[in-house]
Amino acid sequence: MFESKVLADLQGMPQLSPFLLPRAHCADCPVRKSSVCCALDDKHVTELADIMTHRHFAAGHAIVHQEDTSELFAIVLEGTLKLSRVLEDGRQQIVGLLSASDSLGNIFARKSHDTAECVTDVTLCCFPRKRFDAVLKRHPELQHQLLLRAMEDLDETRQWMLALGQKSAEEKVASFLLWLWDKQQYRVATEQDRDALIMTCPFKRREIAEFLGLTLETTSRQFSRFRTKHVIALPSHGQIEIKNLDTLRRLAEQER
Amino acid sequence: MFESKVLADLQGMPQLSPFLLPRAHCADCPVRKSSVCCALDDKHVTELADIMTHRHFAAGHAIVHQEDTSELFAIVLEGTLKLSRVLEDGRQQIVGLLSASDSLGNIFARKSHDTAECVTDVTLCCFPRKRFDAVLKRHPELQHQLLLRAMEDLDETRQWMLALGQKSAEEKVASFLLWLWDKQQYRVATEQDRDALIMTCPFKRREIAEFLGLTLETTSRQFSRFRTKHVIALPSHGQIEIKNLDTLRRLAEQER
DNA sequence: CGTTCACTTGATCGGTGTCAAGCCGGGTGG
DNA sequence: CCACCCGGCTTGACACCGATCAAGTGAACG
Repeated sequence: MFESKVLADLQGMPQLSPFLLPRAHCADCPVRKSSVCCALDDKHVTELADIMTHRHFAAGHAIVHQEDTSELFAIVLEGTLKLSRVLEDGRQQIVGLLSASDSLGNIFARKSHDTAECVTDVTLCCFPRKRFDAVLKRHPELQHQLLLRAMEDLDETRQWMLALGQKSAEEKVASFLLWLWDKQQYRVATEQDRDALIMTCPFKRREIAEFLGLTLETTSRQFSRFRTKHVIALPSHGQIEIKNLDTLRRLAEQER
Repeated sequence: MFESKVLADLQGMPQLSPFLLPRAHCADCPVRKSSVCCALDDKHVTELADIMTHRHFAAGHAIVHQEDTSELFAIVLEGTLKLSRVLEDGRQQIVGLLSASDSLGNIFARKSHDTAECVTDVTLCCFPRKRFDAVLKRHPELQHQLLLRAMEDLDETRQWMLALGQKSAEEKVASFLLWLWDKQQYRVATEQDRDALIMTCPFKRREIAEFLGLTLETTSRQFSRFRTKHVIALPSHGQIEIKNLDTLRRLAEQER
């Protein structure tokens, strides 16, 4: 497919990539204040602007493959990505999910340990690893931001470790729905039904399953059970309506 | 028990703690070159030496509780600790294991999200959070070390996420034994049996189970199966001998 | 209109959890 | 010194959750 071509582009010849977007300015950036570059003021952020390229990737595209040399560091401007690892026999586990303002790529590792794939269409602000590294050396406050976010990621990953190791299928799916809800905060409240919440779920059943350490069938069954219990509704493809947030919270068996 | 007393000591009156060890020097430190403080040269490490205290904790002691305010940052000098999280009903998941040269405590979080308990007797090099923070601000290279290790932790945690979500009980236990082996590198090779490897396992069955997302019984059964298959032997309590490393590797179904 | 892909639903099987009993080694006290 | 206890571990019987295999539905798209 296109993967290797795109990767080559990213490393060597960005000007040739069909996915390369026209040069943008940090002033207009949707994540200027929420991504790691918030550490730099408008004056110093130009050092990043000078080496960045905006790129677009279609849903399903694998941006980085497990075992690739990691030459890319990027900030997510738009869309959702999944990080996953696979076993020799093909079993797959999603180990991280990225959305706007999250960053992608380990600056220190020689090669990536994860595959990064687009769940939706994705726009990235890309930096060549070495040049980003150079800016990092000049600006400890940028490194501080990376550290802050790494600790947050670690914390969130450990929380999913708790879910993966200890929770039942029902609890896992309920936890996932709550996570999705926290992440989106889409609230469509009407007078008569103040707990009606509709959210967009970009993930396929298979992806949710791979995230939760379940099979696609078990995940689907839990969705069905929640629907017949009127805890959720599925108004249309890719939409989930939470009909009863409290029940969902109870089913998720939150940590204290 | 003693937990709250010790914690109070750490925060307010270190000189009164029965666990406080006599003042030590960084020059003699067993992890001077392998822990985060390797970032500082002998001259600057005194800034840390000035605010550090060495402390000893008995096996089983809980140093930090989930929900505690996080006033402690520490480096492990000796022994093994476990980080765990619990659900409301008591189900517990170990989310991290620390040994010599690892560090304990999130400098940025207002409160700890994990419980930290001693698996063995433990010696820590402790710092008050705020004062460590101040040193950190003056020395970006120290922050760099923290970032490096946070990324490594994240990577290792994701690897366990793959195991928790996708591996069978047999594969999990095999993976755990290999991890223990990698960590220790105890090798007792004789002429006739070059693959005989004896290692010390400080963990109880229950702890291994809580780490792998299994029950203690299932874990025990896997140990028994490995023993009857002559993959491992249990020469004495707390000792595990690997009789056949290759088989163990095959059983663990390594990621590629 | 047929194909494809995501999803749902059903039937069955097996792995792992649960409950329970028993074993083993170490420590304590009579 | 032995009897007893206790905690950690092992082993057995059984139930059940979730995986597996398989068929069917529905929507999107050419």
